[in-house]
Amino acid sequence: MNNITSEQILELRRQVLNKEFHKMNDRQREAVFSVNGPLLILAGAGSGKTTVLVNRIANIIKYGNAYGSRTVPGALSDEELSAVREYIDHDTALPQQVVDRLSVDPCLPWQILAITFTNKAAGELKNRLINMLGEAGNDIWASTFHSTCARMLRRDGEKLGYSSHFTIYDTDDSRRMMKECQKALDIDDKLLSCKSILSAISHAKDSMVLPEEFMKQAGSDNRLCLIAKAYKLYQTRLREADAMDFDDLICNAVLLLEKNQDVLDHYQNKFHYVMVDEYQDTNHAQYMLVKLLAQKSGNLCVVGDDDQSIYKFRGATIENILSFESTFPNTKVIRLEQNYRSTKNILNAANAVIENNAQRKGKTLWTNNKTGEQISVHTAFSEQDEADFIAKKVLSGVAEGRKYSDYAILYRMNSQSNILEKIFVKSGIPYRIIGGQRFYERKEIKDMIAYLSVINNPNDEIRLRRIINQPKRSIGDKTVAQATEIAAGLGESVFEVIRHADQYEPLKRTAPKLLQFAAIMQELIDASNDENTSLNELYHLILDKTDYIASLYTSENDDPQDRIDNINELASNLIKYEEENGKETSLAGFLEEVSLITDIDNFDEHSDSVVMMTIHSAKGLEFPVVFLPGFEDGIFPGMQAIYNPVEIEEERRLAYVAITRAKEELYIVNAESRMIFGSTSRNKPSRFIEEIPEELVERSRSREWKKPQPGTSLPTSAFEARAITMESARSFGPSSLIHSEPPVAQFKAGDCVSHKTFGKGMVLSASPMGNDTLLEIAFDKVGTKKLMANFARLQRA
DNA sequence: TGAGCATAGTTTTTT
DNA sequence: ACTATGCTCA
Repeated sequence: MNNITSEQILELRRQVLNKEFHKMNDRQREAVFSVNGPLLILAGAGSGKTTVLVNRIANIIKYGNAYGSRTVPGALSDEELSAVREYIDHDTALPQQVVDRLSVDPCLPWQILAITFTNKAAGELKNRLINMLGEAGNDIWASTFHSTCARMLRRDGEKLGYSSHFTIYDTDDSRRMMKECQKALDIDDKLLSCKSILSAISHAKDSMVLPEEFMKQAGSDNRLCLIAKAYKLYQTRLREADAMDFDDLICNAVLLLEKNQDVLDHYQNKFHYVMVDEYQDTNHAQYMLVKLLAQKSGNLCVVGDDDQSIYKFRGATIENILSFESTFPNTKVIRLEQNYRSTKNILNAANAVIENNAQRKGKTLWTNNKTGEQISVHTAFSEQDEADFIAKKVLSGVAEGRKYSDYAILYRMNSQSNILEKIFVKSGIPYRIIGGQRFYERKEIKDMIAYLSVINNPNDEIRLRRIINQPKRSIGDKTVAQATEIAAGLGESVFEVIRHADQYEPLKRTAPKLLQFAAIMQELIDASNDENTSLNELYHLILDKTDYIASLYTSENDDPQDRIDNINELASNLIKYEEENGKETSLAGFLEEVSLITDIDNFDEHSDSVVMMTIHSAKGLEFPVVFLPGFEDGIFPGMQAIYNPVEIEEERRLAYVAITRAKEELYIVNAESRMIFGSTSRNKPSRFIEEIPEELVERSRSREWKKPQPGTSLPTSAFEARAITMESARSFGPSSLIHSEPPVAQFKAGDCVSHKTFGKGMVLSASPMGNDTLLEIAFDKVGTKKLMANFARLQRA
């Protein structure tokens, strides 16, 4: 034995920990070592918050709260001591046994809960944890709010009256359900739309207001009373259908914990540490959930950036993060202000813009990165010209060695993608659009999911209705309404009624059709219960029995091939799911995964194409070059925000998010006039542009207004491939990647050419543009023209 | 029951 | 401009 003091051992331990996490900056390391008690990490854009989260979890699992602890580890043997010194001085591996020695109150992987908002973020977290901790990383609960809650509710939902295989309704299902309720309550959709009712309900659920409470709060307000009634009926119907909507997942999970001490105990004892990412986006219900789970251990760490709160319209309350310190006494606050992503210019611009907001914690990002280019503010004369400008910048950038995937175009609203898409197709620039029409929102996909859902849960009335006449089976609304009524009268499920349709007088006429449908469904249900039928086989059985694909040919006048492709795509998703989950597969499991999935999850960053998406979807992503089109008052900030200071702040945060996505170059573009909602309007440049200090900006504008001329603009005629290309870019998965062939440079500067109408001339410059080459040619007779090589039919001269 | 026409409303949407 | 929705009529 050696004779080092316990003080020295504590010091050694600190050195080991500093060494282990040496890659991080001081602030980050402080966050990693602040293990116990409430912790608020204010993490600016690009400040490495995921890294901090991952390392903090790793630290907790390996060393517990060793860094700050005064607990003296037992004496170290000489051997262990030298291992420690070797590690500190020479970076040799530290044996597990020594790690264990140095740790204080470490915890097991499954005692840690890390909650994110997106599947993508959860997946990334999980991946990085597994990279760092090996298989142990797998046991950490790292998942989204919704799937965490779903998991809890599958386990104990019975206590609230749900079965373990309840269905999760998406917005479309909810809407159908609400329409039903409106009908039953005789609420005219024109006076009170299902949309507004649902949004009121959603807000109620976000703030944990149950139907009874809502009714009370409504008082004598007529409108609110109607909504309260609809809310109540809607919940009853959901319960009957054994279904929950997205908000219910959170809300019910909270109720479950509040009402069942044993369940609460279970989770409070299980989770020693709770961490929440993107805390600025949480709503009240989510706050409740987190609070309940972390109450006992007190070890709650939230990470967020109040400046990036852009989901108020969905119920996120920025107050959660602003008041965290007062809600959780003795909170430690750590600011991560060093940015590793952007150039100084970009960061300074972002800082300058966000400074105009009053409601914020206050934080100034800085960076050691280089100053970089000035920010380009370009004024185009139309939205056409704006798209042209962007396409040209991309092409010239690619000609100089950038990849297409270095570029992102972020806009305020999805409709802005249309012109960009057209121009990009014309110029042969490969691109992908994220968002807009989503894969799982396509009609045919929703139909197939509905079939699977009904097989999984025949009580799922909304989805049963969706497919009962899809493909057409001559079962109309009237019949369905009858059956529903009978079912309600008998207290049975609609499916039961349909199955015995011949026994009910009102259904006599359509009974054969109903029975036939029920028989098909029964057959499919039997097949799904059969161990030997794989999900993929079941899926094909559905297509087979329902003749769904054939029905596409007859019922649709547009090309059904797209839809068939989508159906096949879903089949491959099923197969993928089966492969990934081995023997753990179940129909319910697949449906759960599907119901919680979104498009952004499928954003494949390895494909070489320009990516376009809304600023909202871009949160959390980064790109070397970012274009921000439509920076105009009325678009960004939007019309409705202009006279509302609170809304303006939200829009400004959105602008902040947009600017901070850029790593190296940032182009802000506005157009003097643009077509919007069918009419042309002239918008002032966005006020956010004026908020960027002039010295950071380099302004440019397109030449004076002229009708775009062939030769100066990109070719206007459509290529054959256009429709196909546009469609496949919109679709889904890696199969939709477009690779354009490298441009063939037929002509180079200095070549002498002759043109049919312009006569002889000399090529001044040749710049590749997608599939084509833009040539600048000095003609002897007509002066200098710009022409596309493929277009101009030039002859060598 | 389904086709065809008129009408309204179009911000964002991690789940 | 565009499209999703609802309503009417055959």
